[in-house]
Amino acid sequence: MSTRHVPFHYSGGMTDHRTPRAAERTEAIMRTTLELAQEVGYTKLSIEAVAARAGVGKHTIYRRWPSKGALFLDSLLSLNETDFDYPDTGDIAADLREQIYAAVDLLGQPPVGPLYQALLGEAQHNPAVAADLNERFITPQAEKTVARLEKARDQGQLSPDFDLGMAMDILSGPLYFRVLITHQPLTHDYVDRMLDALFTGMGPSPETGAGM
Amino acid sequence: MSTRHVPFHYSGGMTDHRTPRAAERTEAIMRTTLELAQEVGYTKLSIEAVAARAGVGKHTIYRRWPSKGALFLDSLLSLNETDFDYPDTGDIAADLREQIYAAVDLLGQPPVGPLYQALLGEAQHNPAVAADLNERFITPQAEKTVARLEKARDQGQLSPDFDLGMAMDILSGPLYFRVLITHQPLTHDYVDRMLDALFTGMGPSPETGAGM
DNA sequence: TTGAAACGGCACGTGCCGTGCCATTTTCAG
DNA sequence: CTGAAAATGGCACGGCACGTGCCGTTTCAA
Repeated sequence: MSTRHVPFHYSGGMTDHRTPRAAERTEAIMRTTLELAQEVGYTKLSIEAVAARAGVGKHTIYRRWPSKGALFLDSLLSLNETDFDYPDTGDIAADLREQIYAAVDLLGQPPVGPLYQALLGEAQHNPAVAADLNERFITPQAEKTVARLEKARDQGQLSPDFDLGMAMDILSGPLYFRVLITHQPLTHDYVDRMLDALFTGMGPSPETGAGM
Repeated sequence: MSTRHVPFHYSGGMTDHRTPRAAERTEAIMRTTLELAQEVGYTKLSIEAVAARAGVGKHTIYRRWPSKGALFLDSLLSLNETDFDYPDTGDIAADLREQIYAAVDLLGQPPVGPLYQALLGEAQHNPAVAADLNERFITPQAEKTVARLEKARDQGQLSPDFDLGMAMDILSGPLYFRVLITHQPLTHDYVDRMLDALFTGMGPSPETGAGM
């Protein structure tokens, strides 16, 4: 939308400022943002305080990011240089489990967990943040998931009737529900139970039910 | 926690103030809150503006609610006098579908949808709101869902292996994921696809797979 | 080397917060 | 019915963070 704040958001790449001094500033600001967010919480985080602690003028922040939410999004994503990459041992259930373990271990507990939760909260009030988060994190992750599942389906490890377009929603939904709604911890045991339930399915069991 | 703000929150019941005049005030404040939230959005909603439009002093609001979030929660829940009640036609798949249609039609689109979304965003920053929302809305709904599913399982309409403790997360998760993360509309078609996927399950289909 | 851009520091007006005070109205116990 | 107690509307206050100017300095690119 705006051309004024191109340097970071919408750019995909991190830390690509022209001059090393500018990049230094940018990184210092983001580092301070995460620091302060952990100390006082996202709600009480103020750009004024970030500027003060980072030793920069407020303009220097406002020149780079259009809002506190955008700054926070960039700061948080800058931690995630290495995306989650799917293992492929040939066993889809095991690979999914490992993959989700990794995601849950990073995003579901301190120090990143609470920050990620706050970011998702902010995304509910700020459509630009929501769109950016989707573009830079959620969608790429979804695509990797679907790709891995397609391969498994072709190998007969998944029901050919299973709607892959729903896969990301169904695999991620329960995790996000637990974090954002019921606010309970994301344990490996929970992941196991979720995957068991999803593989079992809700339909009456084949040997018992009405299936012909 | 606090005893100062008993009248509403934590009380379950709505509008039970001692005197009719106080109840009038309370309802006027909540009505105005929803009005303003629809007009300017939850973020820009201010207690100052609510007080002004409702024609009450700010004290009158602060005496009743400890925060903007708590006020908003009460205001929104006051619309939901009639809980969702599960139909029971004997067909669990059909009943679930109807139930979820109703929920989605109310909570997934204007006028309530955006307000509910904002409330969930606020809940990420305000633990008291999150707890209250769970206690007064999410948990009761989950209990109804599980009760209906237990009956269906006993009638052989659900796989006896299906983990009912996961039912709410698995049925609701994808819907919340779609609203809070990918921010796409909740259509009946989406509900249908979700239920199909959940009943199908991810495991290899019985007739094809490795099951004996 | 020189002009432009970015910068830190400071100040300003604005909006809303949460609270105190006051005069009035309403409620309720005696 | 009456008087004390509580709730209320109105107003004002200090506090904080916002977002934006301006100014003198530093950094960068041509």
